[in-house]
Amino acid sequence: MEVQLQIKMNEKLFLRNPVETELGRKIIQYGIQLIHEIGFESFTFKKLAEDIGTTEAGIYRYFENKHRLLIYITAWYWGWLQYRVVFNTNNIKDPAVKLKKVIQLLATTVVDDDKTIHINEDLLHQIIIAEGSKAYLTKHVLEDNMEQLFKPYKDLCAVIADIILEYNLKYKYPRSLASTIIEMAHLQNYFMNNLPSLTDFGKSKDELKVVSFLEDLVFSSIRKK
Amino acid sequence: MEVQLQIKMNEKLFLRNPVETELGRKIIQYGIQLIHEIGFESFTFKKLAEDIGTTEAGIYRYFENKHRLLIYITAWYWGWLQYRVVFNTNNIKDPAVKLKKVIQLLATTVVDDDKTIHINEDLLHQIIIAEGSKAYLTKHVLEDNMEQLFKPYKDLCAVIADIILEYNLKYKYPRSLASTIIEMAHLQNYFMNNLPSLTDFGKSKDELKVVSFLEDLVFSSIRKK
DNA sequence: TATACATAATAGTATTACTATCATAATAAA
DNA sequence: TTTATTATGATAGTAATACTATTATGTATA
Repeated sequence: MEVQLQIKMNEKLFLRNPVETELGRKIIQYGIQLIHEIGFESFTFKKLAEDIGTTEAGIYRYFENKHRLLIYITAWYWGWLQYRVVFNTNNIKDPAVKLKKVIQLLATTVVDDDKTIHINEDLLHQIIIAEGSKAYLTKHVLEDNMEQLFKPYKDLCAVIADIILEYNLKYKYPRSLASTIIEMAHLQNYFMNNLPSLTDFGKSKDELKVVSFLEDLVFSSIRKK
Repeated sequence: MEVQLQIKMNEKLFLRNPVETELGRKIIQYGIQLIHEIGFESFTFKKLAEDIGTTEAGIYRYFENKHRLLIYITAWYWGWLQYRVVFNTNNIKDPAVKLKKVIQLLATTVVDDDKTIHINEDLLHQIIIAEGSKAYLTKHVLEDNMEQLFKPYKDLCAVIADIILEYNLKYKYPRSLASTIIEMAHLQNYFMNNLPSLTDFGKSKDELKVVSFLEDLVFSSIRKK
């Protein structure tokens, strides 16, 4: 049996739903590749159009601008991660085991998921690490947030916060700790590879050390005192 | 007695030293204002030139591009913060007290420092919160880092890591914890004000709660077990 | 067969991110 | 005092970016 994974996206993220057409799927697929390759600042719809073999105007029919495309792919990533968190912690009773699973899912390299054809999850993971925060670090966060564009991120954060509370109902900062885990899983990885003296893993460049750091951080904080 | 604070900047950050001329100082002063006002993406040298009453080409004589200006002002901020950390923890023996001071300096609103005339530290602090990470989240981090452009950030991180080790010599992740404190001091503040459900302080919007969260996080992690 | 629809092809605009040149005023060295 | 040097101003120009608009064409659907 073949299972196909579809993540329902907020309709405000696009002008025309990219998963419904060939060109739309190509925009996502090649968009991820190109952003990964040249970085979000250098990325333009014109270059993407050339890669795909279509025109700039063609891409504008799907996305208002490149920032919306970035929010789209980050939102997709958070939705997918939440699916993986829920799937992989299903039937686990011990919240400590769940939390370790969450940290591992967040901080280690992604293997390409066959359930999604046009999305390369490994590249996407690397984009989230290097460009993810640019989705919300803008002057129009508040408006974007009112349109619920960041809901997948917030939902994931809430899922993790719930596991934290399951572990220790009295812990006072479940959401902040959850967002800290998410952000640091990515940022420590980025620092390790690019600004190694900001971490303790610069030499080995081993992402399992990021996992150890985060586990230590989290479990020290939430253990019952 | 009047004390004037000068922070020595890496010469590679600029083409012509902005502190040495009237126009240069205006570029910094009005640059901070304008980036704060319209955000780094919308910020252009042309708009800045109009604000100052000079020309675009005039500003290009000081900075290669707007990204270099961003690195310049963030580097200045980290240098200034390190000065404040060293100054404020001087003569304190207890590393726990020192660490609390560091967290407070990082996470609470800055009062404009009279020792620097052309820099509004409060605006700068807000720029660091919203735009700071864009200084290093680029495709050319490695080159920029080789030119030592991020040295002030790394130095500050090292200073904090040393205090952590002073508290507990056996703690395994002093640098990663230091960079986590720095980043989270800013990011939790940003989330609190813009994406409140990612934090536990959305309702009160009280930065002292960010301080409490960070203190709890740090001291749980580094206490001797 | 009509028509709705996705895409392609083309053109055009304001703005961005620069570079280059020349003139002029102020300042410092000879 | 003359001569350089330096800082700035004024102006022009270019390639690329970030779009919008229009028209034509092929293809699936009613």
